[in-house]
Order: sequence, then C-alpha cells, then structure tokens
Amino acid sequence: MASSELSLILNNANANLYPSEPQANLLSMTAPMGRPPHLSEMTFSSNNNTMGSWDLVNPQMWSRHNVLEWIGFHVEESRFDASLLNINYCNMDGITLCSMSKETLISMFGSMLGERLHHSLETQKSRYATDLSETCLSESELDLLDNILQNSFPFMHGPSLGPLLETVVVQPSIPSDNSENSYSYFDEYPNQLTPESDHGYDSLTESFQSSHTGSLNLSSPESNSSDSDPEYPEMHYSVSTKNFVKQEPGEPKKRGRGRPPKCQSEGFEHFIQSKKSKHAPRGTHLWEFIRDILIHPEKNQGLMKWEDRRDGVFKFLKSEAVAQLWGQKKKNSSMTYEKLSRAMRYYYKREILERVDGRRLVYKFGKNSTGWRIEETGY
DNA sequence: ACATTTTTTCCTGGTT
DNA sequence: TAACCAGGAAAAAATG
Repeated sequence: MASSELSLILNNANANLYPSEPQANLLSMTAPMGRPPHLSEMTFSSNNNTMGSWDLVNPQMWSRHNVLEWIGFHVEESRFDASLLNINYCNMDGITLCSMSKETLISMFGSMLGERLHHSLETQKSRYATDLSETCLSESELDLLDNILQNSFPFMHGPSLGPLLETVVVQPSIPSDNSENSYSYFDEYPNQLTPESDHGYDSLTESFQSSHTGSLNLSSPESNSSDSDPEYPEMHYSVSTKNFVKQEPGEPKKRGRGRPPKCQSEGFEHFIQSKKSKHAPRGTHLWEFIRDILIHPEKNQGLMKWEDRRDGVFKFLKSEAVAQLWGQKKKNSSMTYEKLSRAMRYYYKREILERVDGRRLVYKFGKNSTGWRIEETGY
C-alpha cells in the first residue's frame, strides 16, 4: 500500500505535468524494501525549481525521502513522464543510490533521466567530496550494498534490466497468486516509439488498473466468438464497474448534449497544480493511440489485431478494453467504445481512417495517417 | 484572448 | 436483444 502512495505521488506529479498522461500501474509492484515515505512526508514542492533538503546534504546521507525528492526534482525539471518510472527504483536511500553506476541509473531510469540523475549525483557527490572520503565504504560494505540492491530489485538482471519502465498492465479479473498473470505493455517503449510519434508521445504507457469492486469482461462479443484469434489469449479485464456507472441509481438526470465540465479533483494534484504545463503534449490523438497498440503486436495482448497489415486494416478485439485504456489516458473513466467509435468515425472525413463496410469493429488507416506502415515501423 | 481543431457526450435511427 | 454503425448536434478541451 505504501508503494502505491509513492506511485501516486509521482503519478500525480506527472499528471499535472502531462495532463493527458495515464497513471502508472499500481498493481504490478513488488514490495519495495524498507518503509517508503508516507504521503504526508512528501515534498514535491509546489514551488517550481525548488530543490528539496537533499541539496543541502551529502548524497550518502540521503534518506529515502531525500532520494525521492531528488528524483522528483529531476523528473519535473526534465519534464520526464513520471508514469514511466518504476516506483520500486525510487525507494532507496542515499547509500544505495551512491553505489549505483551510471549504467545502472540509465538502466533504471532510461537514458535521458538516468544520465541526468547520474550527472546530478556526481555533482552532489563532488560537492561533499570531503564528507565522502570520510564515509568511504569498504569493499565488504559495497558487497553488502550490492546484495541489498539485488534483493531490493530482484527484477534487475544486468544491463538489460527487466521491466524497467512498466506501463500498461492488464490484470486478470480472477485473483491469482501468480503474479505472472499480470502482464505489461510497452515495457521499454522508449526504443519503440513510433517513427511518426510526436515528441514525448507515450500513449501506451497507461495502466489498466483493476478494482476489487467488480470485474467486467470487456471483450467485444464478436471477439469472443469464432473471430477471436487463437494467438491472443482470452483475458478478462478487471475494471471498476464505476467506470460504467454514469448515474447513481435514483439520480434523476439527463445531461444535455456536449461534454460536461471536468471536475477538478482536490488533493495532491491540486497541490502541485502550479507545475501544470499550459498545454498537453502533442501526439495524444486517438488514432495515434490506436496505431501504437497495433504496432506493438507482441504486447497489445489481444486488444486489437491487424486484419491486413499492409493495407492498414485492423480490428478491435476487445473494444471496451481499448476504450477503457483510452479513457484512462484521457483521465476519463466513462469512456466507452460507443464514444470512442464516434471519434473514430470523424476520422473518415479527414482521411485518417477509411471506412470498411460491413465488417464490425474493423477500420482501416487512411492516407492521412502515418507511422503504421511497415516501411515506417520496420516490421 | 481568441479561433480552430479534436474529442466527448448524447441522440435517433439503422444494421448485424 | 445486444452490440455495433452512421452521423447530427452541442459543448468541452486541446491546441495554435
């Protein structure tokens, strides 16, 4: 639960930096070592560019709190998408951090943030070089730290560390004691960004959080039938039923047309509201989101499939699941395939999509869409 | 601040 | 009957 709080913090920070970005997965986490900071202890300052107390302390002396502050500072400074962070990597103290090589940091945080963190860490270390010499660790101590590291991040196995930037995770609705049943999408997508993707576009980094309040099979009916591809395992997507409940029973209502005003949530997001960028990052279009699911066939886990890869014909296999994913990206829990498909139909006119008549859940990319062709993707 | 574009929501009616 | 498709209308949100 505490790790969820950590995640929440970073994700909220990210949500404010990149309003359209999804929340990182909270369910795929393994237990981090030690006691993570409590929400109330967090100081992702609402003051832009304000360093935390870590700046005044030798990195070797940093608490977990300081480390998290420091990471948070650089996440914000570099406008890194915090939802891409594996929160497990953020839960360490200064000693652990200081024992990490540049390569390790890059492995953990990606090249951009990792290098930045490394540079900052080295700078901080040098500032306190005198202190460091006094607190220099013996080889055995370093070995011990190495062990701690290994135990803390068991999923790290050398340079090609495991699911580093864990992103989308679809949780089976049936609780399982086997964590392998949860699987993630686009673990290391920084190298898989679509050629045509706009900078920073990461539509597939959202989590697909399950809820204990109910489960729903979001597979489209058709996809459950003979049309289902054998290569895609049937999954039951567990999604809070509240996502589909737009009205409380008994609430009389009938909204007018058009979209209702967005409710401003209170809490941490509000706390760091001032960090919110004026505009959402580009490249958050629905068709790009759809495209990116398709061009990562090994990871889309049966959400969609190509009907004709070369011609750009594709089909929704789990229409509601895709809609939920899209809704999650847009922070809209009431997204449905019905609405998503309306937006898809608007693309016909703009020739981003072409109509495919007579085939349910089937669409085709049009001449104004990019980034999906084999020549563009390389596969 | 404002104009335009994109998406969301709701709706009616039709098809599979 | 459920799920989907078409597309109008209106409005919010995103974007320039």
